Amino acid sequence: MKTPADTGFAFPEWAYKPESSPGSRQIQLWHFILELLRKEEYHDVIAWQGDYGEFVIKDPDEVARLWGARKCKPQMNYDKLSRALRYYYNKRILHKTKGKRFTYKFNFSKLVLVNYPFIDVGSSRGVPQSAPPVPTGGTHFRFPPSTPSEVLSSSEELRSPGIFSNVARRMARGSVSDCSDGTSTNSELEEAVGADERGVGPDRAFRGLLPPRQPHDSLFRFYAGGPNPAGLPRPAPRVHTEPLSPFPVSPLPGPGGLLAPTLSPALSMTPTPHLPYTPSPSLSSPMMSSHFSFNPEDMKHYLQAHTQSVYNYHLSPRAFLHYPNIVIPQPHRPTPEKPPAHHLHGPPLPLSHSLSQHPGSGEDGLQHPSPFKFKLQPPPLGRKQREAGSSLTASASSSSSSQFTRSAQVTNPVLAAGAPKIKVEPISDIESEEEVEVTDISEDEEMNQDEDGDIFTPTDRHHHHMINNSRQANGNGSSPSAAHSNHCDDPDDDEEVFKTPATPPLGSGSLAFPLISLKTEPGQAAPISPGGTRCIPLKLRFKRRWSEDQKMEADGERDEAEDKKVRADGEEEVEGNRKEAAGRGGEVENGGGRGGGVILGLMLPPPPTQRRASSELQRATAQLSLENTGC
DNA sequence: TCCGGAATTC
DNA sequence: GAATTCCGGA
Repeated sequence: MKTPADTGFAFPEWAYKPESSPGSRQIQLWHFILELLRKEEYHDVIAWQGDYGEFVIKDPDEVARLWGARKCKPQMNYDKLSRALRYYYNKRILHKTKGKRFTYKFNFSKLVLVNYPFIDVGSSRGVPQSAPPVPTGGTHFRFPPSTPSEVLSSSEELRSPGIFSNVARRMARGSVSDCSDGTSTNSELEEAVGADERGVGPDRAFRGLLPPRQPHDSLFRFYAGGPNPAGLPRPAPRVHTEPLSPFPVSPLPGPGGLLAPTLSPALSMTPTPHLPYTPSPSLSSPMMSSHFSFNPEDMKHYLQAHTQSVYNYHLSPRAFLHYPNIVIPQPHRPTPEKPPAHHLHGPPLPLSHSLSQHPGSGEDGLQHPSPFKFKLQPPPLGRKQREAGSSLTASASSSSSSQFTRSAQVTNPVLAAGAPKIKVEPISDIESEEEVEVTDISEDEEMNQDEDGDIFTPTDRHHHHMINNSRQANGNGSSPSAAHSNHCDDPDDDEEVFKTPATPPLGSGSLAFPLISLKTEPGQAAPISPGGTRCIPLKLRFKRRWSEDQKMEADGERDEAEDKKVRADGEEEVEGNRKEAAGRGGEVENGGGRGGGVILGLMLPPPPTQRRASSELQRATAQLSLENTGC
């Protein structure tokens, strides 16, 4: 079974395209549909219905007419419109609710509404009357960064609340204004939307656009574990994760409840190598905090710690390299695959991550033609491709693996030789299989099989699943095309899922592991730093990290104390989780269906330690929330 | 009704 | 790239 987080939120490319934002001249159909769904005046035409994310087109002709009007396609009809909708199947944006005519369902689990930063998913405010019943849990989505690239264009922004909030505001506004100034002719809808949104303000613009997920008003925030270099409380960037995940994400409902972003290890959250190297949580331990040196021992410990943390959290090693001081409240999702972890120093989000790639100076469009680093997993193989036969799959797999190997070689020949069973690949669709009325389960499974068969040894597979936790059986991430998206500076980077070796080698071998984890593409020696410097030498990264730690320590002894406390709690937990994970790693694979054991797992209350840590995080978050109230 | 291939348009 | 258009098939 896969949970959105586990499988990694595949942040579809389309979800980040500002030009596709509602109201924009290039509005996409799904945006349009969401707009309609949001407007009460259209509830007779289209409305939420049934399951979460499911909607029914009550008046196909009218919807088509509206769509045609919006696109200046007077000839538009439902047949054509539905064709467009069908294309979304492969993109995993939508799927058909079988048996219910004119009924479709959004794959919100993967729908990262970057273009709908204002959607307040969890809020009861602005909830469409027709909003379908929603599963418990979920997240309260509130005014997250508009786009990955804008939210945090660099690690600097991560530390600048003012900048961040301004950016967010600006983006929010822009998104909305686009709507009104859209060139779209005669858009009655647009008019309505524009007026509406202008009136309420950006942070409310799309609230209620989507069905509510849960009653509580928790915010997605990252708990900044320490003061920033400037001595300012590190702002908790508002990040959105999977606003509409059908999965209960947190057992801590209620205002003030800290909703941990449902980070997916497998997710695109893994920071790209473009950021400065930063140590994993464990590296912040006393041992490393102030006496780090480049001597072999320290290096070893450093890397070991990092590696360990990676394994503990099932996160991509890269995920911890860049935001050592950000403590990400973990969602309390006692899922078998992915034990909740606390005191994680992980990347805020794919967003920030992506941002980091656009350092103020490094506007190099070369590296990222698109400001958006996150891309949706490749669509499931089409019929054609499937028919193409195993040859295709095989080649794809081999391609993928070979690519990985080359990558490994680049970073660390030793590891490459050691054949770490780490596979870097595009994230798979983590769409909640639970929503699966999806039409392509079988094919997904097929793909998964192919992938595993070709790339992983049984042991690897085990871990693969355990770690990625269900890149869902539906792992379309293994599609051939996906396999090719691993580029050091490629936006697709974020799709990668890290597969870790069966056993975390803590010996000398582990030293290399983190390095390998740094995604590097053949031909590209190293990651790119925020400053646009490619592939900073590990040593340099350590050094930077070191300097940063020093600075931060000086700035915030107090915060650190708090942080440590949380960390301590988290560590206990991690240990427990590890055992737990070890015990269940195998059951992940077949848990794809709704109501699977995994789902049950999701419902389980968090362990006591989790709650402790959570309360800590909650306090911290609450404080941060207050500080950022003005944003 | 729904699906999805293919060609075409923007 | 994202539809739009057309169309045969289920």
